[in-house]
Amino acid sequence: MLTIGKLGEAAGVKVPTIRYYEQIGLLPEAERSSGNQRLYGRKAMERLAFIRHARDLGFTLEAIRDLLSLSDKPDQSCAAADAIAKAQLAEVESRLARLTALKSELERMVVQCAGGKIADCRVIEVLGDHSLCATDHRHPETEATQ
Amino acid sequence: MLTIGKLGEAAGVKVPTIRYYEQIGLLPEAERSSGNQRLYGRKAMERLAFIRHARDLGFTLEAIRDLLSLSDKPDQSCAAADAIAKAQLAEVESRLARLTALKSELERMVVQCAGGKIADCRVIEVLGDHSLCATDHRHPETEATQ
DNA sequence: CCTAATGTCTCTAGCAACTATAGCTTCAAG
DNA sequence: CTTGAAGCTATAGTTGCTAGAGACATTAGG
Ligand SMILES: [Zn+2]
Ligand SMILES: [Zn+2]
Ligand SMILES: [Zn+2]
Ligand SMILES: [Zn+2]
Repeated sequence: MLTIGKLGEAAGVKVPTIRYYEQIGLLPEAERSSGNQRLYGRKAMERLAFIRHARDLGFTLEAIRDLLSLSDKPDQSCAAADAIAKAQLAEVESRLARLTALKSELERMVVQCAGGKIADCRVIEVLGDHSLCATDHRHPETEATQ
Repeated sequence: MLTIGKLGEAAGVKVPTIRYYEQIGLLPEAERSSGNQRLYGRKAMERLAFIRHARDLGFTLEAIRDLLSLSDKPDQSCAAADAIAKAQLAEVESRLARLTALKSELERMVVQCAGGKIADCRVIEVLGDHSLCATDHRHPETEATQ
């Protein structure tokens, strides 16, 4: 059995984060030692590694909650899990598209500035006027999933 | 003079957001009508448009605060403004790199799943085991969400 | 065995950048 | 003149943690 510190070290998750996951019900309540300290076995370790990896892939805790509960039902169809992954892929693709536009606008700004005074700074000028931009990079709002 | 609603409409910013910007000192306290309602002129409009555009380009409110105070000093060198823009570009590039890795991992997961039961689902399997990933997509130390 | 240094416990508050709600007042149209 | 939209303040909630305070537990060294 691992203490919370060892578990965190093993899984690459900080101790307060583990307690937070327990608090929001993403991890089950841990066993306790005689001195009231949390103790974890292999199952908890695997569950935490799953969460960590999914977080690293950008899934929200809400999506991870669903994925975890699906993974507890091995005989069910995986369609729901695949749908969550596909939604996450779509989300990543849309952020990628937006960030690509942002990058090109920022590059333009930076390159075009001749480095004189604020009054002539292209950075300040472009920030004040989107019509100087080459792309439509505006923030898409009202999105379905995240 | 515009009411807060008209200003928000004109600048593409929600009303509570404008009040929030005032509260945190990003916008100056607005003039008030006899009935205590906020009134805005062209200057406030331009300032809000600047903020909105910079937010759309991913700058933090803290960076925008600095950019605004620089833009109020037209005779100063623009080096500081350019540095902020370059830092933002670097930030965007690093996010882009990470998202690109994420995208390819998610694509792999989704493509490899044959669509059977959870027990055989590649999505669930990969989420539980990073060593099945082709890239190192792990979370770098600090990331601002966006 | 005692002590000091960690580690862990609970609880609360804070971060970014808003968004939502409640319970008012004011304004503009009909 | 009435009604409904828009405005006001103040507070709390969102996401995914992170940082502190103050108390208890465990462990390594002398
Ligand atoms: Zn410049
Ligand atoms: Zn623009
Ligand atoms: Zn599957
Ligand atoms: Zn991985």
